[in-house]
Amino acid sequence: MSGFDPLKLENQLCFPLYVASKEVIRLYHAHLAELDLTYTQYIALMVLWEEKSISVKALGEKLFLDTGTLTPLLKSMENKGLVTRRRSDKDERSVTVSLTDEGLALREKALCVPAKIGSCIPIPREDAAELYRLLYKLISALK
Amino acid sequence: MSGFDPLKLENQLCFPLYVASKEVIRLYHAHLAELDLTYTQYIALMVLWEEKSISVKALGEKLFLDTGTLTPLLKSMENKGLVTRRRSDKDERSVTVSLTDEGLALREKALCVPAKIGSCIPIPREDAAELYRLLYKLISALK
DNA sequence: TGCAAATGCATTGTGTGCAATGTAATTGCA
DNA sequence: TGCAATTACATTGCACACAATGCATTTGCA
Repeated sequence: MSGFDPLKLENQLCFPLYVASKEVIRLYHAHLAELDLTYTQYIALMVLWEEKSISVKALGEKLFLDTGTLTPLLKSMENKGLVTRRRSDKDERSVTVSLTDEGLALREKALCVPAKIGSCIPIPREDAAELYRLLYKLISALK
Repeated sequence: MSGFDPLKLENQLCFPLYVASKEVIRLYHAHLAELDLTYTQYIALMVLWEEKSISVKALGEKLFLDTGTLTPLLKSMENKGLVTRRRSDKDERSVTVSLTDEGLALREKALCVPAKIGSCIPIPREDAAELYRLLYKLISALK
């Protein structure tokens, strides 16, 4: 009858969340390295493949990343020729990030990545769907 | 009828996992800062509060962290007086990490942390339980 | 209209997180 | 038993991630 121990690792929701996130992202490294991309660059590109052009602020809101992370990330992507960064004419405070042709072309090479990762995560489709639903529910509850 | 786009951010399981993990851990920072702890130090302590003494290797396996992360982490915890590090007599390659009295005492101050975090994560108990179950299922599938 | 507050980004500092590599100790097998 | 392979840590290098701070621009309101 010792009761519930709030400080047991196994009783924390944060821990499996932390481990699952790290381990899943680690799966990406090998595949993304072939494209000379890091995981963070990859998710930034996923946004740009949809939007073509977006402000740093809007990108940060979509990715849940702040400028301390994004500014150096986008500069290195600019150095690799994947994006351009330009101060907005309308608002000099704002920086617009745009995809280059090279950045757009990388999309074709990246198309096979999700399937490769999926084959490394052998859980039933229903579980993945339910996990997805609950994670987004959690994220909205945090905002 | 454009079909399923595998490179949409919304179609990736990794992304909500990544965001949920980051955002939940960020909730811990403010509360842990009061105890002069980082999140990684906190989960290392959770193991030590249960085990009192453990090898670096075993700790790494429990936390899913490698020595590149653990060695500097444990050294800084040693500098703060929370743990001791000692080469094992039986196997000179192995380092044993042990909780000090000060490290043990910190447990009392940490007892209220999980409740504080819980109140910041307003999702139903059943959702949390299901999320927990699916995350561990995912983690075992990755090993 | 002028100025305080807000906004958008950049910078700095601290702390991970891990691959790759190095080193000393231990193990296992020919 | 001797030595190659393995093991357990430590170190290095690179890339985040974010709080705190700074700075220039813009906004809003008295």
